[in-house]
Amino acid sequence: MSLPHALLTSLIEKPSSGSELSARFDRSIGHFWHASHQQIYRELAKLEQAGWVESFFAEEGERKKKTYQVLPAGREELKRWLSTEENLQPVRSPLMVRMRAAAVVGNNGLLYELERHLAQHEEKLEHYLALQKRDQARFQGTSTAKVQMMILESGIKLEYYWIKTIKEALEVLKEHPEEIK
Amino acid sequence: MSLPHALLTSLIEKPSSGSELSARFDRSIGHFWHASHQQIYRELAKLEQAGWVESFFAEEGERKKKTYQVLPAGREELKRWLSTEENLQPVRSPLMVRMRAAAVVGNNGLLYELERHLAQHEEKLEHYLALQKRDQARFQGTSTAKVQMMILESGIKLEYYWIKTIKEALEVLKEHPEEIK
DNA sequence: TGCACCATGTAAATAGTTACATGATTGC
DNA sequence: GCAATCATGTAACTATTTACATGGTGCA
Repeated sequence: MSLPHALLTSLIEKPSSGSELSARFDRSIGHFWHASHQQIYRELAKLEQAGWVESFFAEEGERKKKTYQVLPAGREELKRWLSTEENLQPVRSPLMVRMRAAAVVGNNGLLYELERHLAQHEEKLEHYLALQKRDQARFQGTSTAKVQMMILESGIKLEYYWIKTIKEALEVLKEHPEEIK
Repeated sequence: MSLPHALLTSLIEKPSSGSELSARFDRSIGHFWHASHQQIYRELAKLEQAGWVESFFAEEGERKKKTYQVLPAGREELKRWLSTEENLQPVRSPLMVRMRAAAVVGNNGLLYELERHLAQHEEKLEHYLALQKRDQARFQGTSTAKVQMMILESGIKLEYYWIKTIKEALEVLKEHPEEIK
């Protein structure tokens, strides 16, 4: 499970409250490990319990926000975790499962669903490309920045993969019967 | 959730017992939706309860096997499901999370873990390529076979993606400090 | 003053993993 | 006749999703 360590990473980058983390997750590390705000609040409480982070209420002026920051023990835990083994994440691709089903019973409206996913991946790609452009402009030349940009590029290539795959699937499935038997 | 429909698909392809399904899953549809044997047995019981499959005990000679086959209602359910909407599967990539962590605290042994994953993806690729070769030899020319081969090819390309991504990550991370701060 | 939205949660349901159990069969 | 393995599960735990709750703040 990567959530606690994804949160530690994000909090090292910048101490934050639950809601800030939740928002920030959606546009950074959450591209590789999604989490809902409910999960984040629960997990933050656990991290604090474990002594890996501490929290304080941010001063007046803004709404009251419970801000978390990583303690040395949390940083050590993150380092420890980096060298642990974890096998490949089992693949979970509902679209592929649907295509396999379509192979034996016919399309039955799957083309529309594929188009919808294609649009979602295209949107995601646009979003990533915009991030990349922004980051290149700000680029500091540090090793950390280089690694971060490499990760973003991997995300971009994954979207290209999906877009190409879905387009090819559409071509093949358009020739496939709407209904079998 | 795709598991019940993945099972229906697999059972339409060939009526099977739980253990056969479990074994077959590992070398076909399970490439896109993994399930343990425990999950499969539980889900088969639910499918039967729903009236989508029926079971009978296979005749003497072999070990006694509870064989399941899909009923017309199950086939209809599969068709119905194909036209339902389901949004993108949230991404879950522990390796990317680890790389992001490495960006801020240093490699700390991550290189070894990357090499290990690289080897696993290479093995998977070999396996898929062997399947592809076998299927091409048997190719029947049916529309169903075409769709199935297209799906396998998508799986192959995804492995190429990971192999390339991990190799690039290794290059960048080798230049990155082992430990930060 | 009341309505929308923000920040922080709790609760219940579902899905998936890990550990264990039981009887039957096959091979030595 | 005993060990290893197969086939079918059960149970407990963990992770994730979905639905709901509560108090505060800003603003029309």
